[in-house]
Amino acid sequence: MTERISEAEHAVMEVLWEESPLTAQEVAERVPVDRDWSANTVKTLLGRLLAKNVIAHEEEGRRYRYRPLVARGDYVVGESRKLIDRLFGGRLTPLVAHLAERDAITDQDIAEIEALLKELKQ
Amino acid sequence: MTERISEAEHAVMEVLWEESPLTAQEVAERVPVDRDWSANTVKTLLGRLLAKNVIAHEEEGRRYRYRPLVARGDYVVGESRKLIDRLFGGRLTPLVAHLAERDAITDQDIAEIEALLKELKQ
DNA sequence: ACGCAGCGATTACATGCGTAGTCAGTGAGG
DNA sequence: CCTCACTGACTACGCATGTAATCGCTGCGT
Repeated sequence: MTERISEAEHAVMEVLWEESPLTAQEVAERVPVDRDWSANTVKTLLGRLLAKNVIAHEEEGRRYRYRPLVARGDYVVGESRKLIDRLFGGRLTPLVAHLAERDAITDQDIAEIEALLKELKQ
Repeated sequence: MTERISEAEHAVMEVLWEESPLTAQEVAERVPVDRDWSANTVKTLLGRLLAKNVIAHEEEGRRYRYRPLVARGDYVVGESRKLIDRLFGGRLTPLVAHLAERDAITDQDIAEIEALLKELKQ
């Protein structure tokens, strides 16, 4: 149902998840500077997100205010699942194991996740 | 350095990671059936992977045998990091937390990861 | 009343991707 | 020898994406 969100579009979504509703201009102002996008680029991306039905716009005077239609949590879980399915046969453990094997996991991560899992078990 | 591997290309890589070196025809035979690709499609993908320098081919008679140049482990860790950076600020815990929150984690996952972390701590 | 700044819509264009057809060379079989 | 099947190379083509310019409308300032 929910169409694919591209990389560039995702950057716009992050802005709207952070704060909404926003006008196109406000979105453009909040996009990370290293993107270095023209205002037109942001408007195009908003238009595409509208067409994909993942944001909505409500009229406000002679402009629109944009607002996400999908929750960030749903999106990130969906993307995470897709990656885990594609690369690790749908299982979370191998992901953690691979990261650990390459020292891509900190002691802090370990402590946090242990605490989290402990909580989950109750 | 290592160029981006597309979704379709990744399916080919999985075949080669599973077994290599293989001829183009052998790769085509081993690609998941639900892909339903023509042999030509597989050859195109092999060509693109060659151009991207992620596989190599060695001559064998009048055909080639293809072989991965990047390790699967490197690839999956790279992709995982990209996702974690993009969606969770580079931290692993929020990924696990989000999945847990949506019941996308099984009791088995929990047990396995706990065991894994325990081992890591030593 | 009029021009201009700002807005969304439309159009543009290069590149990548998914999928595949066609071409040219060559070795095996008759 | 000659043909044909098979192989890699090249070409094709429509759609998505990243990035942006241009157009047409309209309300505000003078």
